Amino acid sequence: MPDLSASARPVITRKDVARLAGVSTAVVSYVVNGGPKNVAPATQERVRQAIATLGYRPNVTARALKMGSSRILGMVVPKISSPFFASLAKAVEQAAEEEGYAMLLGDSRDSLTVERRHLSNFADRQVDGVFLCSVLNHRPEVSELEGRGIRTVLLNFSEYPLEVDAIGPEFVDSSRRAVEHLAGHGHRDIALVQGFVTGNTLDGREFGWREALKGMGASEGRIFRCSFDRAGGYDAGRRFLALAERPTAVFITSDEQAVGFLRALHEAGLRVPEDVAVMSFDGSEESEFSWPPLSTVRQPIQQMAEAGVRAIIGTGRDEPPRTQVFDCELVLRRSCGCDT
Amino acid sequence: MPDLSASARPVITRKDVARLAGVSTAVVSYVVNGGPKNVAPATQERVRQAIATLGYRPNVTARALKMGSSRILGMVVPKISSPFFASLAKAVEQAAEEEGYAMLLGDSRDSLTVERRHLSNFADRQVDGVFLCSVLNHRPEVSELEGRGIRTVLLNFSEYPLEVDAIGPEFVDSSRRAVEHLAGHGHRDIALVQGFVTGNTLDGREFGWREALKGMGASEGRIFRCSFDRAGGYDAGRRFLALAERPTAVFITSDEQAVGFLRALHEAGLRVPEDVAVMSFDGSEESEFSWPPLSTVRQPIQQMAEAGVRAIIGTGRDEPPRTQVFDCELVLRRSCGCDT
DNA sequence: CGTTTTTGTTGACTCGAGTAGATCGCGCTG
DNA sequence: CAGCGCGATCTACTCGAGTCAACAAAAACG
Repeated sequence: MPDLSASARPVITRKDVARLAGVSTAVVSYVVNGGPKNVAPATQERVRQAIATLGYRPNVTARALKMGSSRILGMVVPKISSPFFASLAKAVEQAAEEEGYAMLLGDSRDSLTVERRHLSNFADRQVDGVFLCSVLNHRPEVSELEGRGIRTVLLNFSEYPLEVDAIGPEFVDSSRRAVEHLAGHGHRDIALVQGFVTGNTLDGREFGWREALKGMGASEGRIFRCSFDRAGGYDAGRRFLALAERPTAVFITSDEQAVGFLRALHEAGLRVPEDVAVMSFDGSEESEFSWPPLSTVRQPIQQMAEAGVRAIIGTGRDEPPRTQVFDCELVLRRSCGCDT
Repeated sequence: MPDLSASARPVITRKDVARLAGVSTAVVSYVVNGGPKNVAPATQERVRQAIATLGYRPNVTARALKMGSSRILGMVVPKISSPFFASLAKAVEQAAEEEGYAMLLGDSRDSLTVERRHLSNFADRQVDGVFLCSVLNHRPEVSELEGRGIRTVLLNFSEYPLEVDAIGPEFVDSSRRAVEHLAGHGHRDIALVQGFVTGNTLDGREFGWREALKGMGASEGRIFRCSFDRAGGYDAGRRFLALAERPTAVFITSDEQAVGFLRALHEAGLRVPEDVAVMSFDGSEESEFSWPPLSTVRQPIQQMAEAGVRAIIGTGRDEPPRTQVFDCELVLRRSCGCDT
């Protein structure tokens, strides 16, 4: 009648290993970590044996307490179900794992309150660094984190705040090139579908679009503001369709919005790119398989993620923060008029 | 010449609070945790004051070491950039956060090796539970985790392994209903686009499709096997198009694959649902904004996530594992022939 | 052969918090 | 007024691992 065999879980500690190998606990540590003191080869072997037979695994929590480092990175995104942030999270996770770090993910659901909760939560959990993708260009949270000794990297920022580490795509010039490409297909009236940007900052994509229009001597273009998701793009599409005189091309600030926009066009029976040419931003997998395939500005997600991880774990506490900007690539598919 | 003001970070501990409030460290703990012993109201107030003025935050790592619980949940998905898993991760994260847990995310990139690495990594980090979305129905890993005292929940399994906690949609009957719905639109020849399932198990969706065909006295249907992503669906579509005599309707095992399949149909100039009717599985946001909008079987993601969190944190160690199956809902849009 | 240096090992303290067990002081009862 | 009970508080040990000062034994040097 006794025992529940399965639940008997011995929990092997350093002490057990030391006892079995006939050495002190210090030596076990030295062997496991390869330092800071030498251990005679023969002893090392005995300890290794003991570790193997007992199946000892060092307690990461204890190490974290002693060392003051959890080897965990936190990442906060506004919406993980957005394909762009999902890809970014994946890339960050992979880069972090390669360095032996795990990644805590927090979805802030576009809410500043939730974002703050996650950040403070992460700080309490002593993460070694935080990746923050925020709609906001808020300094207060970040400096609070840094004050608590947590290196923070802003990803995908739309402004250039120089007092904190920041990594993002080169918005302005890439967007200008994208719009100029549309112009190259003969379009003169090119609208912008722009996601809401919090704060009174000017989004780089909008700026690039303006620059391109100015460069081609075109008149002021129309702007459709909407939320940064498929529903927003759809909504913008409906407003676009309601126009008496419609622009012949559209530059859209994300693939997700573009997909929604396309749906609206399809519903109305318009053809892309014949009736309306479309170019979007991000370069997610989604853009490749929509109909028609979207021409888009592809962000170098992997490079940005790797640079982010490097900025967090490979940077001394006293190095000044850096802003790193990455060039994007124009991916030309059907929706702009290429490849038909 | 001294100091670098910003990097002076005092690190307040329980001891500092105790000193300032003029009490012992034990009392501080009692106040912070509301127990296990009483503290006189006046003293409580003093301690609270001290906590506030010093800005004390309990060290979660230390607590985790002492309590043997990190209040962290792990989640392993094959691919976070799949909209379905992204939504699932979001729902789990939210449910976990409401209970005061954080979520470590691991992307296994469809690789069993990476999956194992994540699981063992999570185990070392003493997570309190793991959500595992695996293409495989592998027991060994799971029982190893359980052996280390980590409650594990299989999400989105396609078989019924009763020796471990499992949560998933009701695949068979939902799929049968979906296919029957297509039949209701007059289709007799209904193909299946099926993602690769590892192991020699029969996918519930395939089983439901077979059942429906049998029920309507139809002949054997065609099956297109492909990977579980947009590219796979596209590839299946190409093979579908190459057929001399094409089925008039298709049931596809995920929205992602359906999007790729649609692209292939569009490329060939086929109309949906007039030439080919399509019904898919999952119910992600993506399905709503594709063209045409996809009729799909919506999984109750939020309920499943909540049930999963409950299974992990609200379950005693010795309770037997349960398999929980959740009903899905048919979402009828344009692609099947409804709503035109 | 005696002394210095090197090498290997250990005991003991530390990180920050939870909590059992001992202690203190106060009020009530007989 | 002694004795008891009880609530409030403190002391001290614990979780598991990192690492330094101290020490012993062996190697190198004169």
